[in-house]
Amino acid sequence: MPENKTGRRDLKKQRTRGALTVAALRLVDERGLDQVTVDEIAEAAGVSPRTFFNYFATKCEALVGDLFVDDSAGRERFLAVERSVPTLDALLIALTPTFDAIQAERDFWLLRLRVLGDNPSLLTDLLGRSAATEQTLAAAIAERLGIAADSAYALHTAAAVEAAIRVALMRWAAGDGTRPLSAFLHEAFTLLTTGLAHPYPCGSLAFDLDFPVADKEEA
Amino acid sequence: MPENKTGRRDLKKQRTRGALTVAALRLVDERGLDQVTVDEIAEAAGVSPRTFFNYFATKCEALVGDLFVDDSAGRERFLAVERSVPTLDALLIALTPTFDAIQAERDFWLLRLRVLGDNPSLLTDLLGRSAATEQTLAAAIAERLGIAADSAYALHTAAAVEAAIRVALMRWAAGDGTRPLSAFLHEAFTLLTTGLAHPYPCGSLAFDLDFPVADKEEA
DNA sequence: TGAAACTTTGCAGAAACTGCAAGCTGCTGG
DNA sequence: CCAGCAGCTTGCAGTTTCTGCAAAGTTTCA
Repeated sequence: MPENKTGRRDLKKQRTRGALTVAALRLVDERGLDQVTVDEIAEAAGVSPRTFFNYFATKCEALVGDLFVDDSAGRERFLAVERSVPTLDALLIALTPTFDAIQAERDFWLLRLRVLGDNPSLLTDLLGRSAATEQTLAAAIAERLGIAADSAYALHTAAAVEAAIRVALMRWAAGDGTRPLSAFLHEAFTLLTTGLAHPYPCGSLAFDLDFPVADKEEA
Repeated sequence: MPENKTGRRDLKKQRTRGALTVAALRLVDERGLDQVTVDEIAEAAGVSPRTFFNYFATKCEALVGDLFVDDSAGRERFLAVERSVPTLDALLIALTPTFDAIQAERDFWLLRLRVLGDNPSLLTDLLGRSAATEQTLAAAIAERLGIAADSAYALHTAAAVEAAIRVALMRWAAGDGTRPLSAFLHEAFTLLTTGLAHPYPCGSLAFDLDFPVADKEEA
């Protein structure tokens, strides 16, 4: 993403990477994860098998992709949100453009998420990548609050947010597409904000009732 | 764990599995993940390489282990807790014996968690296994509340709890060992219960002050 | 145009993993 | 007690993943 190099060389690289990802997703979607070899993916993308490994360390990496790893723009936005805004609200605000981008490429992401859902062993990789994101996230949260990166609050918030986003994405992908991703995300963040202690399974009430938000935030 | 088969045959299997796990952990702890081959692990455990794969599908599986997967006893305890107790409290109560067992085998778990910490690529597998647990957990939560297993509350709570436990474990392992696992877990659950909206960055109140491990309770 | 920098590719090889068939060992019924 | 069954272990052959290296091709820039 941070690549603005518009030279012919880098453009070609981006194309190749994209071709590999799409080829991998399509083949695995059709046949299942272990009915597809790297050789076939490479052939479908029009490069040599060896080249595949110049782009991705493993077969799974091409399927799972970067997700949010290295969303440095998101990090900047997060740190730019006014300090008085609570952490979770700030995160939701900062990540909205990222999620909008996902919503915009809905078909691609639904394919990707369907493949992930159909091949549980890929969840392994998805979550593994999340672990990397989690570190970054914890560091950002800590930096914004001026607390230690390994403090309980930073670590737990990062992990919880990561998990919440993942669940929201999967629910979005499992739905019929009429409900936008942002709705799932808002629901997820609301649950985290108000605490998971009280389920309101009947969808009724209370989420916003008492919570003393302190600031009619927006930004 | 649920194996009560005390026959000589099953005993031998448990020994073999344990020997493979310990051998794998020790070797990887010494040399690093990719400086250890399955052949070496098998040899250290005194079995043939082929046998290794009768117990574990992958090298990583031997290292990461079951964690909480198939903690069916925990599930029973959880469902047995009186309905009036909030979900998170019930979970904490139900899982306490599980965590006590971990605390009791502290050295083994610290080795395992250290290995996980030292080899980030293993986090991938750890989290992947968590995904399986998460399904089970969501189902149990839903069952207890009489709501759908794919409801937002069940899915998000399961994911958040899973993440919280993982972070608590890692923090416990990173510590100097004076603070018990239960303290980290109580802290984690408190964060989830009260909502992550309000950080107490200055360490001011509530959390660390007393937190005298109120784990007098029994399940 | 020509050299530097980078990318692609083939090749050789280590290691991970699987299916199969044979051998060994604990278990069970007569 | 001991056949015979069942389940575990093992060797072997084979596929696939993934890596290092060096040659060959392509883009960039002076």
